[in-house]
Amino acid sequence: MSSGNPETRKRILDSAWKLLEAAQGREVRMTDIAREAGVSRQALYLHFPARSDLLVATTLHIDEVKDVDARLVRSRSARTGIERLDAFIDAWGNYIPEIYGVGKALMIMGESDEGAKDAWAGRMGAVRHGCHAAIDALDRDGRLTAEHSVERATDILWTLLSVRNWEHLTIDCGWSQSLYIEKVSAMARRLLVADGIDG
Amino acid sequence: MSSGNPETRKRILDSAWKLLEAAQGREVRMTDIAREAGVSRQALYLHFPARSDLLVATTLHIDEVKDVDARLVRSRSARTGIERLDAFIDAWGNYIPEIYGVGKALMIMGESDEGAKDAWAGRMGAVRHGCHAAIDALDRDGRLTAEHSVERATDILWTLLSVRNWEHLTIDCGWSQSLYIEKVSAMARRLLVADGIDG
DNA sequence: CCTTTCACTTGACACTGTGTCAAGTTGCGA
DNA sequence: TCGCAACTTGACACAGTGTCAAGTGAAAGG
Repeated sequence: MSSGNPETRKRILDSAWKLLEAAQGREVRMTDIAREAGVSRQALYLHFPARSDLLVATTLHIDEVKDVDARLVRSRSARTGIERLDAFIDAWGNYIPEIYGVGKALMIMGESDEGAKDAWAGRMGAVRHGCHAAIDALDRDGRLTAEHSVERATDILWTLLSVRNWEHLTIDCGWSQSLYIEKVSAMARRLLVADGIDG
Repeated sequence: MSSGNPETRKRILDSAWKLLEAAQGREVRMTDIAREAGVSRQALYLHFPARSDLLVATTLHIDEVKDVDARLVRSRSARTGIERLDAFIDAWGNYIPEIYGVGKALMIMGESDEGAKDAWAGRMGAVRHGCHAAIDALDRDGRLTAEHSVERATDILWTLLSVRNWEHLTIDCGWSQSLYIEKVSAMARRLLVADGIDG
């Protein structure tokens, strides 16, 4: 998977992270990352076979540093379905801005590169899994609206929580992050929870 | 805006349309469009200064051929706000698959080309305008939910009806076009219309 | 009949960014 | 002192966009 000095590897990942975050995923070239990391452009290819591999490794690096698992503990240990739904939206919704830069770069690459596309689809598949678990919990409590099947409800929550929707609401519509979380939570309840908005 | 024979121009636009629709916006080069139209690659640049201009012209060409205005008549002449909301979702929601190929190409280009980005943003601004009109109509009838202001409600409808969401629900989740329309209409009502789902 | 002009063709080329290749260089451990 | 691992250096292939200059062919007009 990777040859070379682990410290160099980490420097490359940190540089990619920094630049992609600053540029929100756009126009960050291999040359830029190499310069930022203080290594030659070719050193990048010694550590990562292709740009898409570097981007994927960067998302995993961020997951590790930001401890994504710890963020999901509250969601996984929720007692009720509604609690689980809220906790999941809070965890994932607040994680999106942290990985947006790298994610965006991967999304852009995915339009032309099959490897990048699959990698991003894999990450989003994990999010769908989280959505599914929340819907299942809701269903077990008998609080899932009768209007949708579990699969359809999962599709709806997954779509509501997509990075594209976060992008649209915060960047295109100008919503603050806290407004985003508040409104999206309310929308999820309205769309998915039977009878009303009580917790 | 364009020199040269209008018939050649039309042949280029039709070719671009055909290829972009078939490829769903991906990997259609200037060379491919030229070959399909039976002209030289350079002829394209005599008619359109850049690829983004050709893409924008193609969307406008489709609007003309598909008579987008006629599709919106039912929405504009609706008597009630709810009728207007339904008619707008029906009109726009069913128009998305028709422009998806070219729209996708423009969206992809917009990630790196400022001209393409602005052009697409302009088209989407028109959609937002339609959303705003529907929300206004709902508000005048006193049927807009108290939960959101007119602006926020417009943001929500605009996001719900985004091309990205259509893409996510139909392509990634596998929903049929009719299911998409049905579910999105129901979601819009649930999120935006006060007390229930009656028309 | 000759000339001009328009619409297009032909072929070459600059530019950007990714990825590859081959030949160094440097430092460290056996 | 040998040899290897990690990295550097510089050249190059490739794809796709966009530019440039010269050429062709047909039609319009003096």
